[in-house]
Amino acid sequence: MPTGVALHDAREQLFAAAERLLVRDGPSALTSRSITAEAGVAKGVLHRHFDDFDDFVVQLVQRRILLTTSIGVSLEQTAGTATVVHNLVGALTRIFHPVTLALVSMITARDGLRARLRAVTPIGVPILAEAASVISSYLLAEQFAGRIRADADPGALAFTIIGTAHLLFAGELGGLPDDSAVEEIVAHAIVGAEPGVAP
Amino acid sequence: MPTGVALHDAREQLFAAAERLLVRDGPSALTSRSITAEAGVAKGVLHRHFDDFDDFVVQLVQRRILLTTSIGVSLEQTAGTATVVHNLVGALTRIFHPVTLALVSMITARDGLRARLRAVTPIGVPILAEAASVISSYLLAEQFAGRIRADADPGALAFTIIGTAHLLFAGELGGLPDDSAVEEIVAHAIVGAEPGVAP
Amino acid sequence: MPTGVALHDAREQLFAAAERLLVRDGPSALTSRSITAEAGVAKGVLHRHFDDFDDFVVQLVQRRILLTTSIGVSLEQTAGTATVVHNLVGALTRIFHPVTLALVSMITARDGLRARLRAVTPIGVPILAEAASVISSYLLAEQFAGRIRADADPGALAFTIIGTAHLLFAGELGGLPDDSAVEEIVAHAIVGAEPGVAP
Amino acid sequence: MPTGVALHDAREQLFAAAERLLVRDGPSALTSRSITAEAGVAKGVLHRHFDDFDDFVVQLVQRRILLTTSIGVSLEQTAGTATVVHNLVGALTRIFHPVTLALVSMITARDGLRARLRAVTPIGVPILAEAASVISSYLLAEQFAGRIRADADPGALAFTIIGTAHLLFAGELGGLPDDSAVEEIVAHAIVGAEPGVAP
DNA sequence: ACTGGCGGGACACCCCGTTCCT
DNA sequence: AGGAACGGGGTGTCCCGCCAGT
Repeated sequence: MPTGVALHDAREQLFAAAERLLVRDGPSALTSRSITAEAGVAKGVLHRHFDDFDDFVVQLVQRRILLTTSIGVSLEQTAGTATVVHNLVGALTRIFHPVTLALVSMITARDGLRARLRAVTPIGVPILAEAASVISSYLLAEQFAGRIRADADPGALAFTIIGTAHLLFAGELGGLPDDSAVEEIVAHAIVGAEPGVAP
Repeated sequence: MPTGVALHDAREQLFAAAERLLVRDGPSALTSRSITAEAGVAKGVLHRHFDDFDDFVVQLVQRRILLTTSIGVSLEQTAGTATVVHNLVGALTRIFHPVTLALVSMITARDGLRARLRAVTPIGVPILAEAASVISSYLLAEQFAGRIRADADPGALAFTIIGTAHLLFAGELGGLPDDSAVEEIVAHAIVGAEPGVAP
Repeated sequence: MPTGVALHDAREQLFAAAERLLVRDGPSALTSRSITAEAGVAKGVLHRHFDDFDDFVVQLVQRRILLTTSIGVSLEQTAGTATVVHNLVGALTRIFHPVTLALVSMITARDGLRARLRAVTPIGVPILAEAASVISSYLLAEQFAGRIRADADPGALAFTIIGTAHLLFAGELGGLPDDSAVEEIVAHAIVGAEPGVAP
Repeated sequence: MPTGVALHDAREQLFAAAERLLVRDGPSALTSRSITAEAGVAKGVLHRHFDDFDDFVVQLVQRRILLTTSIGVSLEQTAGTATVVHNLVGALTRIFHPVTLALVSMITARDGLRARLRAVTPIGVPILAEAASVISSYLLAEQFAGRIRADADPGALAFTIIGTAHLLFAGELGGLPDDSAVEEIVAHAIVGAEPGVAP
């Protein structure tokens, strides 16, 4: 029964399987066994490619952080186009993917994970901290473009947006909130930072 | 946790023990065994007083919700006194007790808990939803008092404040953020809702 | 399904189950799981009563050593009765029970076991060394009784008997050798030590 | 093991590696992986040259049996020279090489091996049975030479010697017993079979 | 009513013999 | 030939729910 064939991308297969599990069955269903079973590979594959189960999860989180920053790159390229709210809603919807929510939940629930992630995210909640950074950069770009007031604080604004959006997305059990709901909280958050509004 | 009421009851002893564990060892350390051990009672006691371990946690959460609303009552009584920011900072610091953070983390990580809590908190994240409601009521009171602009949206504002504050408090691994940091995010959130700021 | 009833002799049940397994399925079938399954108890019972799986086996061996010495006591009481050969054959048949053979095999095959047993049997093969000691004591008693020549060496004689008998018993795959075969090797071993045979 | 023949062959390399492992790390360290690693070849090599891992071990045992019989040939050539005890001590020391002890231990511990070896050694413990046969032949030769009494039973004597020697050698954990100890047990075993000793 | 052992399941980690693609 | 993967098994550990004794 052994195939003998080397999985040319064992790591990717395991990551993809883990994300499917997180979306389908939630964070508590993520075990080394369920992952390898979902990936259709042998149990030992995970331990051959990762030091530890926690190591796997840490790298899954890091992958998510990379994806988050890549969303940030796309977002930044939209600076000056469409509307700020529209751009933010799009980015937030991609950032707060169910996988992100599940991972954030795991991180805050399991002590060991948090400790290991201190190395990559020293302060703040992993993924969310990077998401805030990404939003902040975008808002700075919009500030240069004149679509955000010069006296606004992009960092504080981003922090507010991420915190509020996380609360919104985490409030939905299974699915995603309506775009209109996201739009509403984003609009509310930046209302004071828009140029039209004089102090 | 500081209820002031004498722990004459086994239930109270278990609740107190659970909260001590959450603060000391984090959410992953909360098991039926660790609780009864911490309380110094036999394992069976928990199951005599609660249907289930999840039932125990649900009631622990409900207790926290009650405490949150009682903080809301105190907060509402401060409407019109001191400053809005000061009052909010005090309330948030009490609301986002480490126990709250740990419980929220458990709720979002464990599917079963979330499902059972739908009965008491149909929408939003349990505890946080109630906290937002509490803040909203307070802001409404301040609106009546004229310290929040009439055209502000207390509900949206409260949602933003809770989301942002949660992100801030959850970002601290062990301890609590500085009061100044809390003040900063609160001040930033309500800056557009203060009467002095003309549109 | 839990009975709740405390196994009043959990250790004995586990020992008995292990010996049944050794006899029925051989040394390689002795795992912590198979033992608890055979005993009809929960997996945790073994680890509640023994530090380790190896600890369990060590104690199983020690039990066998105790049984061996108790056979020695019975044997010694037969000194002067029946015939020396008959008495020895009876004792050897009881000493070289399939369980003994399986345990000796395990001890010599698994390094860890041997190391732990150094504490109880510093020199020689555990169980077999004690068996030789037992036989030696008996022969000494017979020497006093005049049924073994005064110039015979009981220790060397016992060592020869145990070594030869072990080879005989271990040579039988499943069952036991005929009594006549045992008698033959015993008779041959002590032929030079009998009083009738002048040097 | 010291065959003197060049290890030009993969089979020989594997056999040599296995014997090194048996001597260095004991029977429990003999796995297909450790062997190929020790030999510095790929894991597949073993299965290319042997049906099965057990097949490999069986052939290793057969090799040992061959070596034992070749020791017998040398021994038989010493009949009539030096002393019987001296000749036997030399042969036994070569026969009970650590590799032999480890293999005998494996055979008695692993059911499958024993079954397969029934084909080559129908009765008795493999290797030891052949060793007894070898000693028996030698004693028969000495009987012809008049150095063993005519009424002695070479087969029974050989059986006793092998059993006793095995017990002696197996009792040493790592190393070998002193030559004097071997001499002692051999001398004791044949004392009654020497011509000088009249019945 | 409390106590503490038990049942049963799951989990991470590890090792083994084996197969077979590169 | 080399080495990754496979399927199975084993150990130690944990957890929850239960319940016979005390």
